[in-house]
Amino acid sequence: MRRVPEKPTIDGLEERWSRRWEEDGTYRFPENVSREDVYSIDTPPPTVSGSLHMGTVFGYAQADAIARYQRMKGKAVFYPMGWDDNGLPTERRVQAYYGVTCDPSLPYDPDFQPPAEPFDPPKAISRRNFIELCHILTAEDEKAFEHSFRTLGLSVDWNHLYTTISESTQEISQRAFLLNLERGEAYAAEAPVLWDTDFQTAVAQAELEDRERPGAYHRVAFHRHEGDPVYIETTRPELIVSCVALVAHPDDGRYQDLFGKTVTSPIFGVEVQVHAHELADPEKGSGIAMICTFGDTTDVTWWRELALDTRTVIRKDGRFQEETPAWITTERGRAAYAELAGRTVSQARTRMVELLRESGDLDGEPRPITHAVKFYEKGDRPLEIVSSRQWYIRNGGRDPELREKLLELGDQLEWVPDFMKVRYRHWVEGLNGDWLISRQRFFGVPIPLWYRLDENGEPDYSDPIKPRFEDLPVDPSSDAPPGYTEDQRGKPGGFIGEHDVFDTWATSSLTPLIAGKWGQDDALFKAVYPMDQRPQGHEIIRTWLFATVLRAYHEFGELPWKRATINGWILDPDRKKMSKSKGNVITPMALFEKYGSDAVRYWAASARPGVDTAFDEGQMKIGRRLALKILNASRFVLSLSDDVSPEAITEPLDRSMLAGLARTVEEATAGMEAFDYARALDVTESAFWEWTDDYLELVKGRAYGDGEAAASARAALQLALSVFLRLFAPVLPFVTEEVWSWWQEGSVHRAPWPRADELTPYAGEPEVLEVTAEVLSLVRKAKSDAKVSMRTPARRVVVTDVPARLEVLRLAAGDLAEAAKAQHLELAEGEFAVATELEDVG
RNA sequence: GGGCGUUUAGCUCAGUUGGCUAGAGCACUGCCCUUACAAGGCAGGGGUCGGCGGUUCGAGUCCGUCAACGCCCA
Repeated sequence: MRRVPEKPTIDGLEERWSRRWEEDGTYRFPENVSREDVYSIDTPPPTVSGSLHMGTVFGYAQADAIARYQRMKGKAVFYPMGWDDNGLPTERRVQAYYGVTCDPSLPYDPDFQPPAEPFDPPKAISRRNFIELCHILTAEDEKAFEHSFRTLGLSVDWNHLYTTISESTQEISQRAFLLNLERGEAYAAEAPVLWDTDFQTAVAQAELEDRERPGAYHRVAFHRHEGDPVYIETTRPELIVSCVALVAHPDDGRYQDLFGKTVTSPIFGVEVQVHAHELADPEKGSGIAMICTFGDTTDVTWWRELALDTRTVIRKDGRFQEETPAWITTERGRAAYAELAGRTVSQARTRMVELLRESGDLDGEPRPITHAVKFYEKGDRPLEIVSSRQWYIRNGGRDPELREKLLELGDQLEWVPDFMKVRYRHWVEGLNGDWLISRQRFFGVPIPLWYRLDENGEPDYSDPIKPRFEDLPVDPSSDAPPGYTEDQRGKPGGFIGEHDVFDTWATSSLTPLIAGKWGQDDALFKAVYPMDQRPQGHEIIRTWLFATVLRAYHEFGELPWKRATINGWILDPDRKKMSKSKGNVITPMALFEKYGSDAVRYWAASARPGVDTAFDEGQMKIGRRLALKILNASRFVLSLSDDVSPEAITEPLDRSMLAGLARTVEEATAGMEAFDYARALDVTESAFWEWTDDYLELVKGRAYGDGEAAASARAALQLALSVFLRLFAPVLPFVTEEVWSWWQEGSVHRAPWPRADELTPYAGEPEVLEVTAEVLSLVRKAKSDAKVSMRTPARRVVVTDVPARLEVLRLAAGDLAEAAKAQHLELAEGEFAVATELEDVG
């Protein structure tokens, strides 16, 4: 039964259809399907802290178009959604939102209530209270995110929603780690690590960011036992106290006599040896450098390779330790250190420069420079390097064989677009250490280990106690290990729990396993893993993509997916990366309301895969107009009559139109098969626009009439509409579903993707429509030039052309005359021209 | 410093393996309230395809080189 609204609108479709899809289970992943009938997608779990970003909408809309295409191709699409809620972003948001800080030394307060207004100044609360706040706030954020994604029209199966802090995720994360540990892929080591003194946590290589910062070279004298001082140049004079050696290039003629000798540091008078090492750059400064523990990553290399002492004074909070280090033996040195104790790095630097100036050890004035300084990507202060015990997963950074294997896997992966592959390769080739996965944070998956305490209460880190797999997930800070009871915690002969948590990436690197319920639902896992597609942004190839490949390789020895589809960035209109700090960020929900979700999706799907794209509301306006056009054209077609069989399609013009449409279907399909939703949309859109401008205008008069000719037009219009709606469905799910519901059973999103052979039995010669439309266009031009209405009758239209084209034109002469409002249409041989004689005006 | 990408109309972008007089939409101009659509339709003006050099009968497309912009990595 046909049900065409009188005044159709695209407003409110999101609300209505997202509810219907949920009720009808339109996107539900079926049970008991076999792997070959499945198309599985490893959806990126967005960080749920604050509001949804336009960049997120962009990537997800593109991935959704592919998911919908695969579904229409008959696949059972496994399209889960996840929320990445554990980790630092949530902690930061909770701190700001409630005005709290976490102090693990405080006891749990069962009566603590989340404040209505943030505490000012911030209130310190226990770890457990803090984690509770994290759960409360993420639950709220997740509700808002789900609503946004539903409004966007993502065809995910919300029954397969996961979060990265849930029990079942923790179970998988801990189990995977314990298996890594058993196989020797995970290990703990005491080593220098990059450390953020504000967040007080270790940071991995993938989270580093170089930032240009002003600094200054200070030329500082170290003293020989006899002879002139030797000058080093340093940007970090405050670290002279941590100096363990000097180093110059082995070929540097200036320092040959110094190698192997010792010099004393200024102010502190500590003796340090001069070494030769090829990493010392003769061009840089004076060519001889001081090695400190630790000023930068090169110091770490020297320290390791030259087997130097460790003389660390900077605490994990970024301040100089209070106690005077034992290696300073002179009275003057000890007095000087007292001036630095307790100070921050930058305060100590200032004081140290004053001391050097007073003692005459500073040669000349500091020379200002700009240099790259390492920061944690989320941090505000330069990273320090501290020595600490951390957990690592082997990632090929120090194992050429593993690295080679991972490079191979990168080559096996199908990359869309292809050039993204090199980013993976370069990252893997550039790895210089194993993956640091432990974080000294609170809201994360706990590392599931305990350590025995000896009779003196000293922990034995060499042989951690592991939980039983059936007990997972565990929290070692509140659960006792197997064979122990809680009252033995912290007691000699008892145990302590590991207090670190996993970095977020250590858990989210398992998303294909988490979504597929690895070890929790074998039938599901078998049906979906390895997955077909990983859609994601290119900025996280080095983190998420690489880490997922790594974990899958460790666990199964193969790739976690067939292909990765990489989407581009959203850029500001001025082509800068869109950022929240600019303050001009428009929220997706506001755009959904203003233009409609289909229009926002249209904008996203207009951008080619992997290409950075300017944020452009103009594109959304066009999308909105397209959606409206679909609605109106559909109303016209469907208000003509009830269903007419395609067998009624006899008129050459109608058959010609279908021939062109068959070609459109082929091109759109080719685009989709290449994961190029943008090309598919482009060919569909231009074909649709021509269809309405030319074909609809040409057959309108005939279709309103009666008889076989009218039936042919109506049948052709309906068939074409059905095809267009299905071609548009992946990008414009709401308007296509709305129109589909006027005359079809079921959802357009479960309808079969159109095939050219639906049309070819009724298709004729493409030239008929092409030539006729060309002539019609020229008649319109004549009327436009004469500044008269298109409805103005033409007394005579004379088309001259070659015989073959006249032959073709004759087949649609009636439609042409009617659309042109031509009283006489004459066809004559000659050079192509269209002469239009209009009625006399007045 | 290395890598990747981008550079086509005022703006946002197409242009598939080299083959038309280089396209679309927005914006702009003119016309039209035509019973699918005025938050519309029709028509029109507008480009030495970043610069230079090369291959070729022929280059927006291939090669070299330079430049600008963006991102990633040192």
